Amino acid sequence: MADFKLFDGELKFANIVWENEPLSSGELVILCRDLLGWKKSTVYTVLKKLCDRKILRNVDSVVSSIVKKKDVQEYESEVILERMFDGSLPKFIASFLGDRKLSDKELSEIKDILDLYSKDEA
Amino acid sequence: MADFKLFDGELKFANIVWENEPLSSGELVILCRDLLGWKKSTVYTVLKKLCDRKILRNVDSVVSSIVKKKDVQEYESEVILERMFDGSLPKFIASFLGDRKLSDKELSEIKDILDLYSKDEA
DNA sequence: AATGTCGGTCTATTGTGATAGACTGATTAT
DNA sequence: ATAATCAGTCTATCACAATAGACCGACATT
Repeated sequence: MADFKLFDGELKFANIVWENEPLSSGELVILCRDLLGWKKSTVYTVLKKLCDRKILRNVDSVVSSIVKKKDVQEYESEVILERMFDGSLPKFIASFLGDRKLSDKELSEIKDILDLYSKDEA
Repeated sequence: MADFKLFDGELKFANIVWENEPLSSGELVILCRDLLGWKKSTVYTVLKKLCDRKILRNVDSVVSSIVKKKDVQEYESEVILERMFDGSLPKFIASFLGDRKLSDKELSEIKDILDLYSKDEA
């Protein structure tokens, strides 16, 4: 399994790619300047690193993703659950609900997800 | 709001405290040696930092926690949701279910949590 | 009094994430 | 031909997390 670990800066950067891909490296430089305040060389440095790690790709000055946001989300959700909640989703949810309010909409969304999930399993 | 951010090493360390508090600093040195392979000075360096940040305390050589594991869990769960899921618990759950299997037990646990939560809200 | 142990501090080393300045080669416009 | 622009690299700086060695004072033991 590849290493999907993204540091804070890398993640902000990757988010810009995911939301705009495919895009030219030049456009990416502009976006990072505007949204993150990064210099061009910073963009290319980070881009190169993520390309080396096969997370993004830059072919003929066109940048796109190899690893998708969804993949990283799944990875991150797994890591945090392992790290802080013994891998238990119920523990996580209980903890999250401990200090936050859910809207009715969110609540019913979760129930729908779980219902769907139960059916798939059946 | 205090900063509950713990780095990897700090978190491993804090976990040992949480699971054994209150304990003498000497015992903590032993535990960290055995469980983490840390030297004494490392233990005291990290301990001092966490005490400075009001996360732990060391009074008359007795170490205990000010910030509880639960607090850090809530903080971490909030951070990851902000960072990766636009603060949306449903998105997180959907993502987690995407690559993992839940036991029936976990599934019903979650439903119980949500039911309880709904009632509290009413 | 000398020795050892324990609690604790101070300083140092190493690694690396975050960021960017200087530079180069290729292409385009005048 | 030359100037400007763009893609991209190389190297460097800074901050700081991770780790620990050297050291010291207080107290107990012989």
